[in-house]
Amino acid sequence: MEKRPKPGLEDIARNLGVSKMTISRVLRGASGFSEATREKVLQEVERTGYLPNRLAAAFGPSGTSTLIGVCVPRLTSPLFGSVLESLNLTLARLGYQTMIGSHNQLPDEEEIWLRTLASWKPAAVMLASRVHTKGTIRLLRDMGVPVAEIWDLTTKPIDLAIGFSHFDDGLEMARCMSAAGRKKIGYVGALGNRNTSGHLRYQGFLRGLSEIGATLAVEEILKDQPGFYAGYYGTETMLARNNDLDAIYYHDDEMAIGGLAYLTKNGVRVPEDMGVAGWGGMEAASILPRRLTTTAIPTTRLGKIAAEALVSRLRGDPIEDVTIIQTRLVPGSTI
Amino acid sequence: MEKRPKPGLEDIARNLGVSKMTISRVLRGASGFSEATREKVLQEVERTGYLPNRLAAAFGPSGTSTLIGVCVPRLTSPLFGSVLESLNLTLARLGYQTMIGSHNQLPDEEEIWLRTLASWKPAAVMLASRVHTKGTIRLLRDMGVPVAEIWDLTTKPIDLAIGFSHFDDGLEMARCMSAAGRKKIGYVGALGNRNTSGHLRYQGFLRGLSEIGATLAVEEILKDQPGFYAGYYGTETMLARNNDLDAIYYHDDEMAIGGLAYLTKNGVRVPEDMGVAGWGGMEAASILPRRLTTTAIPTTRLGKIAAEALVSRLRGDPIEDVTIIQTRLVPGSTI
DNA sequence: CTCTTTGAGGTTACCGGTAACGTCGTCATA
DNA sequence: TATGACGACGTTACCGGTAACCTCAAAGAG
Repeated sequence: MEKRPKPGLEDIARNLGVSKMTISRVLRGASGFSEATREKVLQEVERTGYLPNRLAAAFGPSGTSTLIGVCVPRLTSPLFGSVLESLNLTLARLGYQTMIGSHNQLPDEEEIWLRTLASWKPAAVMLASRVHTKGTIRLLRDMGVPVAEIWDLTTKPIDLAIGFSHFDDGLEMARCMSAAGRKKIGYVGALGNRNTSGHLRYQGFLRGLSEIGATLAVEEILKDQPGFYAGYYGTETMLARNNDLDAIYYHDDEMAIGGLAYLTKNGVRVPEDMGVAGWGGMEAASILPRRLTTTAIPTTRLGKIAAEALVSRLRGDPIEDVTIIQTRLVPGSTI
Repeated sequence: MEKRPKPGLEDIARNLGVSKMTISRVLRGASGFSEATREKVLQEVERTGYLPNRLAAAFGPSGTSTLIGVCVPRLTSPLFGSVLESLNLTLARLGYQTMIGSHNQLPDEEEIWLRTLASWKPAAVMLASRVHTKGTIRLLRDMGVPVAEIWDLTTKPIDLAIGFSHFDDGLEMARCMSAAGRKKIGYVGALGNRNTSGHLRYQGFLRGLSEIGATLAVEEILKDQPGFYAGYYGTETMLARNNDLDAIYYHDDEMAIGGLAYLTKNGVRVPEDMGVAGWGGMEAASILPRRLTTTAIPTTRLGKIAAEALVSRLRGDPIEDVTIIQTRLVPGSTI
């Protein structure tokens, strides 16, 4: 009545009278065993309730880890949350596990996170950020594992990139506003800790305006974190400086909704007196009194495709270095 | 010119002419070395840019892992996102890393996640869920590591519990509504995948009403996932059945905001014609035309305290099994 | 002055998988 | 019949730390 709480490969091998290498081969789906052996092994594995030890596997020869590090700006954003859920799900199905961190738009924090991650010898790394420190780049090189940059496509990829162009999103929204006859347009943004993709959208927006010979009437870029509050007060401040606008483009939907709250409170009619547009396609945008004009991001698809691309690279399958995910301008009725 | 890309304990030991065990002792802050040796080791570690191999450490003798598994219902919720960020930060400072998963309120998914986690031999597990499968309980026992249940206190803890009582939150809101003179109260909720803490708040709310001799006029519990949409349509459906209400309690702030959107659109004045209350203290609640009455959750504090409690248990320090985190009813102006 | 304690280290074995390589029998082919 | 290729395993070494145990000198106790 030997009670081994955790049977290992060795135990199964002994029960079956074979070597543990054979068990390992069967379980990994490698070659070098007969069908009869496979059956026996799988039965015994089932019977004993064997739990593989990923730690030992990852610790052994390099290239056998199934750990993937993922770092995003924030965990409090439903957008990134959705990407992460999708990543977790897809990677789990492909036999990989994730270690998740956040860097709050600070490249230094990303490097610190990466350093810790590196000590776990992951099989690959996934980053959602536009700017990396020199230390991060060096570390990634030293680690010698595939790297996927997601979310933003504008930087030239270190290895793989899966995402979309924030610049283009901004540009498209500028065209949309112009097409709707908006002339005096303001922008309300927030810097947070810099390096945000939102700033790229702003650049694209400016380009879009200049393309059609228009210019931005006024901008209000807060130093705070973006959010409902920031949208509310940013709008207030901007209109105090220039109340001759007919549309406002916001850093994102949360800020747009905050702005809408301010406008509504002050009797400014949307879209009659003022057009409003956000970015992100958050659910709340569609239950407002008027559906918000915004850009929807297919976060679930992005996560799935990024996961599959990274695993393809890990397996050595041929794969494009850059994958573009289409975003979609949702017209709404606030422009 | 030997180029070892990754110096190990061995390399540092050789450079210094000591054994790698001494290096290990110094780095772990164990005892058994002189101050002079410590200095030398730390300098050499700095000079070589040594990166510890957590994998090897965790793989070795049990009890040396610094990996902590965390499973929450969703990653798309800012509430849980905030808890996770706080956990990550606090645990990182204490020398631990997290492996994060989500179960979408499905106990079976939690068990599947835990099984995968177990194969990484974590030092501890943190769960945010009210219901666990028998398999989960058995697995936790077999793993023999500390377990912290966070978010909800109502179930009797497996090991540690850090959270608050959803029941009490609901109860308090009932009292608040009664005190404000509300008599005909409805409830709009959403089941999602069952097992939600929201249902506990509902139970507490009912209890609160009965305490003062009142009863709920009508309820509308959708089978969908909670969210803005659900709040909007739930309100519509409920009012179609009973439009003689003077207040509505919602599953959470998102649903309350959805409900507010419906009410506003249909000319129902809040709070004059209808009182509204949510739960969660989301930022958006405070920039609405009228500040939403809700219950605020100190998510950052919860994460920090949960992390510290779990690490205390890991270190064998004395620690209370149950830690209550105070939530706070935010009066707002919608009741 | 001897005996014991203590501090500061060194040695060894081991964690549980996996790559690399070796072995042995079988079967097709020259 | 000799040969060689191949399938199906077994053997060995190793990944990089850490606990447990051992050693040895110096300090303190009696």
